[in-house]
Amino acid sequence: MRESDRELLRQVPLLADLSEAAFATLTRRVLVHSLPHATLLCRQGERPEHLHLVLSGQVTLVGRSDAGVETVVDFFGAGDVLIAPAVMLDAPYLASARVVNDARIAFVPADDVRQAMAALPGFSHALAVQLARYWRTFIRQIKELKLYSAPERLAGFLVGLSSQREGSTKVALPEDRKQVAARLGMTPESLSRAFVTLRPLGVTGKGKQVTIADVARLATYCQYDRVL
Amino acid sequence: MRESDRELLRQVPLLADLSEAAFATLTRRVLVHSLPHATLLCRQGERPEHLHLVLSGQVTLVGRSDAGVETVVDFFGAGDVLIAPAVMLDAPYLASARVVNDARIAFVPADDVRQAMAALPGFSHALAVQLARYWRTFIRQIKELKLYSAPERLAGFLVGLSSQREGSTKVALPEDRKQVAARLGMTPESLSRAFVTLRPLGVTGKGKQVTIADVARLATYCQYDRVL
DNA sequence: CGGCTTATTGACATACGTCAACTATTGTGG
DNA sequence: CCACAATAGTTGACGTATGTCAATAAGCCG
Repeated sequence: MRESDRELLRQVPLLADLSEAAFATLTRRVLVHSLPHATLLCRQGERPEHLHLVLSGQVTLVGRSDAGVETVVDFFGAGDVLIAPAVMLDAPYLASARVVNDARIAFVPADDVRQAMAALPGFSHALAVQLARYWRTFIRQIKELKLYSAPERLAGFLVGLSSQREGSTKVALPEDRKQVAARLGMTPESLSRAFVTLRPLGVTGKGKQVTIADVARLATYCQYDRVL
Repeated sequence: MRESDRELLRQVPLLADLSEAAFATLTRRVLVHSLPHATLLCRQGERPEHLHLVLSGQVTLVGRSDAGVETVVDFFGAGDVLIAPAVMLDAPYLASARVVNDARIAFVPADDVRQAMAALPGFSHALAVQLARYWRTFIRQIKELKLYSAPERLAGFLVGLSSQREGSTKVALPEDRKQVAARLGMTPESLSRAFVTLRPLGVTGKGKQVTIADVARLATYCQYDRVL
């Protein structure tokens, strides 16, 4: 493993608070790969062999129905743990993970993860905290899908993308519009129309770059307070 | 605390594997209450003061939009940990919890939970495992909402309610049809129509009792394999 | 047996999906 | 660097699943 990768690994929230010894134990057999666009990291239905940690780049979590229709469950980026539960429980993946922007991914053998859970208290703790965070993002998404219209979901997504809560910003969509549409539970066409709906609210966009004239206004429109 | 409650507590998966000492530390200040129908255990937006463990009865997790529209995120029953992430992260609840069938609920002070996370390795471990399970149920629900029609979601829900995978069964809805409709992301009217749609597939119901003539057929209809 | 809530049914509205045409954008080989 | 194909995004016309509103029917309880 490269020294630069070791540093990146150390910054992954899941591992950041581990003792040097615990870190060493857990990462003993880690492999780090640079993977190109569209690489499949894991496949829905299969059993996990590694825990994947995203060091850089973007990964999409894709769920598919048996009819073959696909949707994006969520996007993951640097510092994210990919599908910990499947590894922890040694259960089949409920979704596939696909690299979108060339990414560096650390592969931790599943056995090492499960052993670390039993043996390294700090690791279980960190894992629990991470999962708690993901829990909350999923609750938000479930509420969004059930309670908000397509344009409102888009607005909420855009506000979430921005670090600011007022003024004007530019944000970059994490993926092409087809994927974003899937993440928001709609078709690309509906996403286009949702953008048109938000234009009067000061949302303009070209490709992945979106400009928000007034974040606060957008947040009001979609009742963004609900988050956090 | 009653002796019977101690036994129930011991069977909650979150606590089942703890050492006697760890269990004693964590439950030192536990209070157990019997709570009637409609009691609010926690309110969306508020900060958690207790971790709630369901010893018996049923609890509904209710999310609301700022417009005041409510939806059911999920149902919880005996053995479930209510909203651990909010307590763990000391973050505001993203949903409210409401008792539906008179329930016995254990209240663990939030401070004790956070202390136990830091001090009791076994507890963090158990917490991580529990959260991993919930993670999966939410992934399933997100996929269902995005990929399946209303009748398909109902079918999947019914199959999940049954412990069998073939033959005929009777299942009991966890709550009245309005709540079930919300859980499935639809209106009560649509739920009624979804039941009508499933009638040719051998689903008949009266109130909370639903009879499934052929679970396997229903599972095929909604591609139930996806689960676990 | 009324009066209450809860579930169903019907008529209608609408948000969103689908399909197809058209327009940008991106990438590639000459 | 341009031409061109290939891909991605937008727009329009239309269909449909689901929501909405109102009326009816079915449980439930005093």
